[in-house]
Amino acid sequence: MNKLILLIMPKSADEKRVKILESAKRRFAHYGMSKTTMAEIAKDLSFSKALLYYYFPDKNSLYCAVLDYVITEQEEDILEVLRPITNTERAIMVILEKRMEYIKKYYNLFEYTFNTGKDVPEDLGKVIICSFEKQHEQIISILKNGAKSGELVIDNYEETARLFLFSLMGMRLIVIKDIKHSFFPTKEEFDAILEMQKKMAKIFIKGLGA
Amino acid sequence: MNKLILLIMPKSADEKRVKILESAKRRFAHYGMSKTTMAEIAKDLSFSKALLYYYFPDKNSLYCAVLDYVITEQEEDILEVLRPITNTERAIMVILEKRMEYIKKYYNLFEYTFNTGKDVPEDLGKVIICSFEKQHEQIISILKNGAKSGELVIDNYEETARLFLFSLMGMRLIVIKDIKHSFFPTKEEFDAILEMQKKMAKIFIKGLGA
DNA sequence: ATATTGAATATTTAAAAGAATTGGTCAAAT
DNA sequence: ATTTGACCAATTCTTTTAAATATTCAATAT
Repeated sequence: MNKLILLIMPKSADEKRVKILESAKRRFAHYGMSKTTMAEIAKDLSFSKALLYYYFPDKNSLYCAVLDYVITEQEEDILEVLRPITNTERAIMVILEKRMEYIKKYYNLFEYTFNTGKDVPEDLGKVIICSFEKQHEQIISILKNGAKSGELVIDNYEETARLFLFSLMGMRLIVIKDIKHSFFPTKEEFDAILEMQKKMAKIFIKGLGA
Repeated sequence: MNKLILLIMPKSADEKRVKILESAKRRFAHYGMSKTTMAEIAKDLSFSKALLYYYFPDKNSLYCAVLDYVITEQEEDILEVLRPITNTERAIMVILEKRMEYIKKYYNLFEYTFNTGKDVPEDLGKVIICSFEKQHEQIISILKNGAKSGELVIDNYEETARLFLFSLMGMRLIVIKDIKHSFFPTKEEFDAILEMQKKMAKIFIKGLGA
């Protein structure tokens, strides 16, 4: 009997952990990091505040966990959509679309990551960098495929992918910066960014062409 | 005698205006907009504060005038260096170098322009947009030359130039954002940005190639 | 031992009040 | 028309206080 409990408890515990994660995700995505309190998250689940601290050492860790959770979801989603695609340009387009989809969906969640004026907490920085690395690897992989199939000619994959990512990210930054007046960019504004990114990507890819 | 004075005075007045402009430029370039006071500028010249307001309606106008002054200087400088250059890529490289040179030199002057979280005052916005337009026109002109000489193939000059500018500016933003901890980016950091911009520009140009 | 809580404490943020600095005006003088 | 010193108004900077929120912990239940 005791053994049975021992085997089951961890799973139940994990379930609670996930519940917290999901609940926090909803609140963070809707209200952002700073406008979400631990008390609210606890209340949503009828847990005590203290229980949150049993599963996560502090608010920032919880936020990081949520961020990581969403990023992973996104990565898997992209991987899935990417599977049947062979053409390089098409692959890039699909990635851009998916990413924009997630940014739209979780804007307030990511927003804290973007704006953080002060120096980012150690572990948040790690999550961000890790995410960037994954994107980087993905672009590298696509570039290599493109080279293998003879579509592209590239001397330095690592650097080229980084340049590509930077100019796309920068483009997003610069447009977002322009529309800072409203809290939340409109659909049209998101679409405008996406369109620019796509066009820019096309020229870039052609520039790498054989 | 009176007539003589009447003819000379305006020039002297203008000279004072320029003196104020130069003095303000030095202060703004060194300490930035917010850390420069009208009193200081006046003191530098042994003028009274009120005199500044005789020549410029308010501080913001003075700042705009200085900004415009420097931007014009830069434009002329670039035009000068550009004259003997015919090759498209070379032209772009020279522009990038010159611009970075000015950003380095007048970093604190421009900084206010970049960071302005709140909505920019009407006339400052005008100066910024005007500057962007000029850069835009310049890139368009270079692209057209490139097309004429057969180096490039472009369907939409206006849009292509805008994409190009955005991705360069964004690249600068994104790197500057990363090094926000220190007040002033180091020479190495400036150089890093410039290098990225150059490489990015090269790929972009090749992507427009015939 | 693990999971959970209510209540207590420690930090952060927000608001208010007051002082100091700085931007901007004006009547008078040159 | 140009220039100034003295004055006022607006803004920023400090200090204080109060409120909100994060975080801890001893005690309890499982």
